[in-house]
Amino acid sequence: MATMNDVAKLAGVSVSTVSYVLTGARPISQRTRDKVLAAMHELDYHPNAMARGLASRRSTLLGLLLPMDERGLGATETAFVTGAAGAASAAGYHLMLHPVAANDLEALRQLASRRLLEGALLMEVRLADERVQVLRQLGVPVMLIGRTDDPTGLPYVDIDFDQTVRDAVAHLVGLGHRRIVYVNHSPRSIDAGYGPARRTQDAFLAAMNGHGLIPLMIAAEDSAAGGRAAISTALAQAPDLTAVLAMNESAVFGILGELAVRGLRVPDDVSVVSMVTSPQVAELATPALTAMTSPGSTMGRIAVEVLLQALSQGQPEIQPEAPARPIHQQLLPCTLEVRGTSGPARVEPLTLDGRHRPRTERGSPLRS
Amino acid sequence: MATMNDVAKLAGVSVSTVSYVLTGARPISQRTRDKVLAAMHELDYHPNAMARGLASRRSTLLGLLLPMDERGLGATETAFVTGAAGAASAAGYHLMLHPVAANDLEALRQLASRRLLEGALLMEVRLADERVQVLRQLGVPVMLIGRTDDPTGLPYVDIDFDQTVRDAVAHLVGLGHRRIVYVNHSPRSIDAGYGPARRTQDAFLAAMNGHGLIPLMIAAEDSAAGGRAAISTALAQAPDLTAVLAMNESAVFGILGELAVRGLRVPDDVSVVSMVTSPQVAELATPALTAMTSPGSTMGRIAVEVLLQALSQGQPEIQPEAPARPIHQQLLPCTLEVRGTSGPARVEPLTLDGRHRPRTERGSPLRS
DNA sequence: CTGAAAGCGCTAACAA
DNA sequence: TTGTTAGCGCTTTCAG
Repeated sequence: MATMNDVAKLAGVSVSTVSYVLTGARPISQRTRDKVLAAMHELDYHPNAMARGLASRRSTLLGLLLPMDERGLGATETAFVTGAAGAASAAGYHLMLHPVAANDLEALRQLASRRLLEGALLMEVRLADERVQVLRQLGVPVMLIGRTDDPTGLPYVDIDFDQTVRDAVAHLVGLGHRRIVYVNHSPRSIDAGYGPARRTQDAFLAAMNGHGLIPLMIAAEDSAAGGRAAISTALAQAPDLTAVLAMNESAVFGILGELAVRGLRVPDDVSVVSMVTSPQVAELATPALTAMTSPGSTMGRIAVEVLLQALSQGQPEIQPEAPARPIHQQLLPCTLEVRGTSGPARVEPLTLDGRHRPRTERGSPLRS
Repeated sequence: MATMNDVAKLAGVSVSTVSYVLTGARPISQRTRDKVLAAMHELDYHPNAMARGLASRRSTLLGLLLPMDERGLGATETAFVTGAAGAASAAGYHLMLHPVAANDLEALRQLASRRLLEGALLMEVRLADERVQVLRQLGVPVMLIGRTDDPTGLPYVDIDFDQTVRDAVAHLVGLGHRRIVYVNHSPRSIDAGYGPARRTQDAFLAAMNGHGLIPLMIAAEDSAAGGRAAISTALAQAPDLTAVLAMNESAVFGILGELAVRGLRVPDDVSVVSMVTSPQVAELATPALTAMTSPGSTMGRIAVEVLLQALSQGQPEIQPEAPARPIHQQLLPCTLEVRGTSGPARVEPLTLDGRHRPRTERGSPLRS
């Protein structure tokens, strides 16, 4: 592999000139630049990232701190990751995947102390998240995906749960629904300080109150079985319910399944709206899910751009009286996409056991 | 940040001694080691990854080359990624995400030439994949996830599609199914040299022939709509079909949906087996999908371990007559998990239009 | 078992 | 506009 020295020699200039041609950190005459570029081309020169990193203290590496806790990556998280990776690539940066348990602060400290990563993206931020302090203390700029309880002074991008819930509830209320049950994440998640669970819960209460309606909430395990159990409970508690709003991508499918088993039609008998859901997943259901589409990929892109922004103005101590751009804190709402699982509220009551007349219009009983 | 020099000074030894304590590359007396460790602890010393990388030419960075082409990451790919990241972490390595289009060789060359990555994992390997040559040429060890047409001399880990298809078909045949349709990926995928599509196709033909059965195959778009279209076509072409074997996680849900809409019961009227599917996804369906469970996370782990293996014996030119471990080529079958969508073949024919008697046993027509 | 010292390939003062 | 040069922090011969 040719080094910068080789290039300098061949071009008849000094190494610093070659370096400056590459970094653009100082003006180079066209003539010189051409010579250098020609030499680089001839030698098939490529800068050595490690050497550059050591000398400049910039690794062009961003750490993506994954939770790796329980529910693995869902479609939304995956979209986030690919969005972030794409944005990093576009900026000449690279994304490193770090499966670090949220409570393994020591591993995180190790990682950050190696000076490998210039900045870090924290996924699955919890309301009280110690990782933030650890990284800050080590001088690693962070960007939160989600936010802590009190995110003062911390840059973040998160889903606007308030807005999202409000829009979802408004959609249902607009369709005439009055009795709406909210199926949330598990009690365990809520207790663990899982922001989305807590925030949507509060938002749901507020939204329902705003409409003068009585909120009903049920915590479900993050699984199809959890969804089935939740809807069963819901029907028992509120036989008059006409709509379900569900966080928790996995549970939704259980809800749909259980409704079908009980002979309840969606959306004729019960409407279902899924929160924070990717279109791909929404399309898997039949009919396709009316859902609040999560801005996964967009959030990933924004997160990286903001972090790079911060890095670029953190490093060079140019302009002592720099206008110190305000900390970036942004909420993105999920957008309602009406598909096949939401419709006008039914007016007739269901039978007592939560079952209902099956559809008989389709197919014909021709089997022998 | 304390440097190795600081540690050496405090411990009263030379920097090389400190280095050797860290790397273990040469024996150090217990006394000296203790002094050094104490000093490191006192100074809260952490080695600088860039400096180490520059000096040793080992970055502890592995590149994960994602396709980023069309269908984003599915559950199986995601499991693979997290499995790989976990294995890398465990070995003190890091995984870098590189969204490089499979045909953007120039970008790949750039990336590999920077000497940032020690090795690369190629995902979504195509039957003819130029990325392999590019990387080899640049001296970057590769590990394939999937395999090219002729993988001679290339280390890989891939799904054993032959075995998987054989097992799936055997399961269905064992249940009495004779008329089985295989719903594959899109014609576009097949033409593009997408290995899984081609290999399962061949395997299906062979398996059906082996049972003396007539194979029927349909290419479907990777979406629920594609699945719906495929099953419609299938029912038109073969009204006597009793089972569907489906590649293509998205299409499966369309198939199930369309069957339900037509009043066909699963598995009573038609059995459905999903190929290369993650348990999480299988559980979303109601009833849960009988599926060939993909070894996503395991493959990820193996891929990393094999690559690290190769790195460790590629670098040190110790033992000139090293036994040159054979190239690692491994196929992992998906394992059958029988859930709710497969059952004994029905004996009565369906109606001509592919519809069937709906279930009337459930629920009761109590609605006014 | 340990030390001294020469780099690894590049950046960024400092100097001209 | 360009060159000189001192590191960046660590690994790894080469000596002892």
